[in-house]
Amino acid sequence: MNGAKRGASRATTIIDIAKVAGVSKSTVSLVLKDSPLVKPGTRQRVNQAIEQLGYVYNRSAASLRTSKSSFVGMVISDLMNPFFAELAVGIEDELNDFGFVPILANTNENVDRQARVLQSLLEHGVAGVIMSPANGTDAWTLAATLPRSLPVVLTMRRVEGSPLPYVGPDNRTGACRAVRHLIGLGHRRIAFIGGFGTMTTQSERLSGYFDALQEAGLQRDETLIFDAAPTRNGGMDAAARALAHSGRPTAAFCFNDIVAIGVTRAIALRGLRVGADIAVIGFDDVVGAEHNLPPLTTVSADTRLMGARAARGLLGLIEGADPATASFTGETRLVIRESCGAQQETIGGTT
Amino acid sequence: MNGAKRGASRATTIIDIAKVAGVSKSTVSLVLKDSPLVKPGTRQRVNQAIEQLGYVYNRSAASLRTSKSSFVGMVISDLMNPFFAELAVGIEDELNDFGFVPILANTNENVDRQARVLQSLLEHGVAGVIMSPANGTDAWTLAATLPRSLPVVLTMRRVEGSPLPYVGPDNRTGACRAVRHLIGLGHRRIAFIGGFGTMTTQSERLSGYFDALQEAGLQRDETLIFDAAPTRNGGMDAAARALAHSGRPTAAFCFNDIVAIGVTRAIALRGLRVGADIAVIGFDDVVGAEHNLPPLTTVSADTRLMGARAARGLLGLIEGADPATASFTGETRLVIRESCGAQQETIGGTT
DNA sequence: CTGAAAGCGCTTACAG
DNA sequence: CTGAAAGCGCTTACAG
Repeated sequence: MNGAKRGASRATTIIDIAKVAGVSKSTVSLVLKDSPLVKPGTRQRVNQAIEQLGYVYNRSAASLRTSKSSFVGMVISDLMNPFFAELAVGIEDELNDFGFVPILANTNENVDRQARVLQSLLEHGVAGVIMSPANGTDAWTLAATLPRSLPVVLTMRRVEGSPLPYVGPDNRTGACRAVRHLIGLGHRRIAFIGGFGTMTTQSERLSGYFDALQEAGLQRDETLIFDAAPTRNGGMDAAARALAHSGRPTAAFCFNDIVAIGVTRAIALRGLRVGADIAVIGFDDVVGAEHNLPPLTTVSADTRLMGARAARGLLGLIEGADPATASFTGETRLVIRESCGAQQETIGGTT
Repeated sequence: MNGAKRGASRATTIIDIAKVAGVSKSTVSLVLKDSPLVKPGTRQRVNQAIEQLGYVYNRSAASLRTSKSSFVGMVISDLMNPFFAELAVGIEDELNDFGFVPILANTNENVDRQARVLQSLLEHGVAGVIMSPANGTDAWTLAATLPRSLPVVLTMRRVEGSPLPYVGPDNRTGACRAVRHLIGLGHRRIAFIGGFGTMTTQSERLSGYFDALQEAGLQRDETLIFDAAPTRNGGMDAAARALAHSGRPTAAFCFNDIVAIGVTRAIALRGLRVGADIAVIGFDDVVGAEHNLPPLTTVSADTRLMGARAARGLLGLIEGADPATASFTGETRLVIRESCGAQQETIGGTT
């Protein structure tokens, strides 16, 4: 058995403070919730007693009585990824503002672990769940795990076939914007690098890529699509394949900024120049935004804002709002980080 | 009032399942905790009922009754920093293994916010708290906020004057190792760059820096110590000052790897070569380890492991262990990341 | 092996 | 404005 006692001995309760203040515990409860029903003098005596005894409110007991919880499950697929860390910060911050606290679960992209933590979250009585689903999450399994009545919002990744509300970047429009930018630079053979077909995020970004090609009257060429792990090494590997392609692309649109960094490196290792020889653009701008490391052009949405919106959406659901109102797609902008220095330029763009 | 109902209508309880299984609720409770006191046949009927009704255990109610909590407060000073994100992952993972769940609070280096979240954590009945204290945390205030009886472990940063158990890297020995490495390379004028005197982490690393100088019979020169924010820009600024120094240093020991990246960049911007003209070494290896971005030499401990140790230490305290047993200092190793490629070499070293 | 009973710390009508 | 009473969902001796 795990678990620990609250405090060393018996906790001080509203009964204790009722005794000291010379009132009933109902009255104490009323002052705790700032009820206008209690006389100022009484209120003051009660507050004094609270101060004096160092009383701390037992929210769990209240929660049991009212069946209202202030816990929210925050299920993150990979907290080591700065992208999701930023998301988590956005969620936590917003939740805090509304008096809720997040229980963190990092699934590390493991669907079994995800199933376990969801169960645990239920037992802990969360009022709702915000989750970036682990890769490979199955809509049916998810539906079977979560009570129909539990408010849930998916974030950053959809689950194919699930009707759950979704908060995330506008992948399709963003990808289209990125590829349109490359086309505007004169590129005609543009590779799509990174991600796997099983990821809804990839298919959305791929759709945007195709949109831009079509809009420019360019032929789509499936051989220019290179699946790869959404990591730096994935980017390096895929770039090697792309560069060996008989009709070598002159530009690469990368699944995300981390892939783009790998691609950039692979290009440099072959003695080619990024930009001059091969243009590279990524999606998301987390690594760059935080450390401002590589000069890189990306298209990205405000991750933290999306975290906040996910939280707000969930809180709405908890209050009984229509699930449709919880969804939100983040607008993307083109960010051109020209050099190694701090200077950077943002080219806005409403979706 | 915030909070939401558990489920849509009344939750199913052990009473419901007792009825269906034809036993008393005590018996249900016993099977829930796998008591050997219950007959296999009965156990099976109960489990069937549980399955059938989709019962979910209400851990909060149990917690109220037993005054044992499975919540742990995880107070992180800056979750956007990948260093702390990795720490959080280590903590969460270990906690999970022992059936505890972390309530996450990101203080964002704000001591007021920290005080608020600690209070909130108490009200939510956490069994203990693991925290990386926000910069500027005062021992006295902290002691006043936290009940004497609450198990707490500090991690990654000490709070000056606080006797709370501490889990973190061996800053002094690590810094000494780093500077010794530079001295071994022939350097005699070695700058210390980054951090502020108010950070216990800086003073510990500074001590190690002095240790190495002294051990080599080198004079300490306070003008070679450059305080700066522990950020990339802080590193750039401080490096500019260091490079303008009349007796320009030939090497820099940086407060952390992020500062080191800034220093590296500042050196490059001036047309000097890192390594050949000025050697750079950092502490911690988070940015590099994750993205493998810049070639950089660092001295670092295993952050995730330290998270796990912090968690284990806290769980020990919760079980009543001696506070002294909760402390742990992580051994550091020298990591030489030679080039842009994936190759890297680790030169071990027991502390 | 199983059941009846008390109680964890709170809230909430309901009387006064 | 304030008090007595019931109850949220569980656990835990205590009898049988």
